[in-house]
Amino acid sequence: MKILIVEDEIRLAQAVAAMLKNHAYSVDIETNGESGAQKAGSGIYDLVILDVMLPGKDGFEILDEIRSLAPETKVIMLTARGELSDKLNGLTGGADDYMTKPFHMEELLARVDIQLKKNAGVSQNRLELGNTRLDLKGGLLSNKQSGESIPVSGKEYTLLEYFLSHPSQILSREQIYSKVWGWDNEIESNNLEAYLSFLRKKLRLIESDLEIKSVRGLGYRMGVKNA
Amino acid sequence: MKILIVEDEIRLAQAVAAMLKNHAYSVDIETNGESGAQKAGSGIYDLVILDVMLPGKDGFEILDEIRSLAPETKVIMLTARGELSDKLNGLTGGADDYMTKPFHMEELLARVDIQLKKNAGVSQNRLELGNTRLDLKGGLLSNKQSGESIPVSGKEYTLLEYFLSHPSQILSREQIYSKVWGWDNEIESNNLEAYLSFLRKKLRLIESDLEIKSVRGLGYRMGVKNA
DNA sequence: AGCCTGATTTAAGGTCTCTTTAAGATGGTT
DNA sequence: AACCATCTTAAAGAGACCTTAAATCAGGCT
Repeated sequence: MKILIVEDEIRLAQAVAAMLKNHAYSVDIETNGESGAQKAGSGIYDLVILDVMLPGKDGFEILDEIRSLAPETKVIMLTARGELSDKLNGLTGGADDYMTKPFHMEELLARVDIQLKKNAGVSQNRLELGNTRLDLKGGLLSNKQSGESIPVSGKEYTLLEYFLSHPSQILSREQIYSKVWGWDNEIESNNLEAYLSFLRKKLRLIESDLEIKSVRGLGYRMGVKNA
Repeated sequence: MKILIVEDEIRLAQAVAAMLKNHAYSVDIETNGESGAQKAGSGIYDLVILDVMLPGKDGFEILDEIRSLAPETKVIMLTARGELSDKLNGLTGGADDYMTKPFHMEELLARVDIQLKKNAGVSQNRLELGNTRLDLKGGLLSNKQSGESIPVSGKEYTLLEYFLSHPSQILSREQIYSKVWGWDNEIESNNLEAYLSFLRKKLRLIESDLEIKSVRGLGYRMGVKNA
């Protein structure tokens, strides 16, 4: 995961960079608005930590550029304490988060992790929904209440992972084929259906409260029963 | 937009609620973990503001339940200052944001706006009218107050989508046929009427306050009852 | 290599849901 | 009352989808 820090206080920037590098992020630093804007808008960063007060261009201008050029890039803004109330409106218009200086490193790390979904619902090594858990390491599907579990094969696993990370959403056959099998399915084959059948059987076996519903003509949706 | 506050300090909860109501949010309060968990997991709230220290169930347990049962719901956690460093791991494991107490109201508001605006921006994926919502990604029709929902089929969905994007307007049979069935209906058939009947039944089932009224000779109009 | 085991794909028939049709009920209008 | 538009419900038809078993494939082991 690549992070860009745009901050003119060099020592602060370096301290932050060091801390993030310790947590396996790849970090670049820019110390002025012009060059910062250019890099920030390039789209190669997953997240930009952006100071508001900068020589050259201020943080809000850069934020606008990021939003128009690379809308997927997450942005955390940094403001000095006094600026807070004035800037709230601006901040809510586009930034994903912000912090007031001074701050604790741990808190910044936590917020970075949140934005990059490092530990989010897709928490370390497992996906959960309803009473059901998929262990990413062991390839085990289990009922976290009763403890029952059952192994899943490679394809089953990939399929489950895709469903569990898009809960309650309809996923089309095309999406599923391209994600799980890696090809656009023009060939006729019912092997998606066969796998869904295997999965449903396994979910039944561990008494999961999840179900995979077909939505005729559109695709499939996984969700908690009766919900 | 509906927000739930789960917080045992009643005065704080009420102050936050008042502030949010001033900004056009609809707000409920729960003061203990048990009842809070139940409401939070129902899926009818867009966002839950969740204290960590609670009588009954603690905030982390509730967070887990929300992530299992209603993964779309955003969560902002509240922690007392001292708890912070110990709990960061847990906090980042699923929450969308967090704040340490005490905090400024403006800052909480800003964070709420960020969560919900992002939600609205990223997803044009629902249509709402009255107390009723059509979830475009999930293909579900639901009552956003009670949380009841019911799946709709392809044609029903297309029809609903057309009505909901033209609220309170009279739509002629010809318009509807050409939009939903894709042909100019010269053939006689009552299948539009049949579908309207299906839809009315489903609206009744979820206790929607919408109705589809026929305007003799002209077409149909969907709107909120008694309005 | 050849065998074995489990994973994946193919194949076939059965099941279920959506959609349409049809017929009778309801209700407004002249 | 008679007519016409609209509503509801039931049931048939078509096609999508499900399940199961058997065939094929791939990797590990002797």
